[in-house]
Amino acid sequence: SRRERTCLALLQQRNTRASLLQIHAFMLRSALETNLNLLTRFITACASIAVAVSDPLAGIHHARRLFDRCPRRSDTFLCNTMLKAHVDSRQFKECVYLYQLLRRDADFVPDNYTFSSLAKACGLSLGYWEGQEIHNHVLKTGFSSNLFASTSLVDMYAKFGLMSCARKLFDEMTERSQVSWTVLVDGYARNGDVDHARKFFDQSPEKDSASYNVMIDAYVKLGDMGSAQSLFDEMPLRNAVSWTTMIDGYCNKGDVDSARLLFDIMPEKN
RNA sequence: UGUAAGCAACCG
Repeated sequence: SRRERTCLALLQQRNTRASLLQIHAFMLRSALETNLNLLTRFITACASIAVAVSDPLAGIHHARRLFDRCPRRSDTFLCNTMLKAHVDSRQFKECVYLYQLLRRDADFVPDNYTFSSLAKACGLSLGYWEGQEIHNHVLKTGFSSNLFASTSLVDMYAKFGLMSCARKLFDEMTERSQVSWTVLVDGYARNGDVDHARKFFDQSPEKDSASYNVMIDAYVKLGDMGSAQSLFDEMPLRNAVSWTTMIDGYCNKGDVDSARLLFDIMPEKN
């Protein structure tokens, strides 16, 4: 409908808490509050607004109220959106708890999207037991061969510091992306094993800036600016993270001149 | 084209 298209256009914009309240009012007036297309986008918008100091959770609370009120709230896309909204708002426990509620709902069917957000929530909150449960559900539901589901499980175990579990899953993957390799490299680096980090970095079939940034940061954290600089020089495309990682490394070594030189010549500053 | 996984510092 025309009003639906208007809402879609409004939700594409960068919104504020105030503009979202207006859009919500417009949706109510137009009887569009249970339109699944609009509702998923609305919830995503709620989770991505700038947080206000007075009420940082206003957006996510608004999103969850709408979700709970929706008659078709067992819709898989809608549920996945709500789970991710909790993760984006750093409400990891709420994410896992919502999943546990949804499992009691016979109409809810989780998919590979569901499990990647859940694994992320467990990884970021170091929720080991919840993570085990999610891993079991991935196995039971047959999504362990999915690229996103398995990569997020590798990342989850890496964040737990369980590199042998991460590595086992990585080895069992039938398909790997740049993200899968980077997650493993970063895991080894953060757990103090630069040698394995470098080994898998070198074996990565393709490397993007995140692959390099992770390996550079591993050297930076060790104070090995020589190795960091070599990789920085050889990488084809440097982004703001690459430059900031190097600058931070030189600053921590007390080499402010090198840091300042990089700062001055970096093409885009954030 | 209604939904998903990786990297720095800053700020809290």
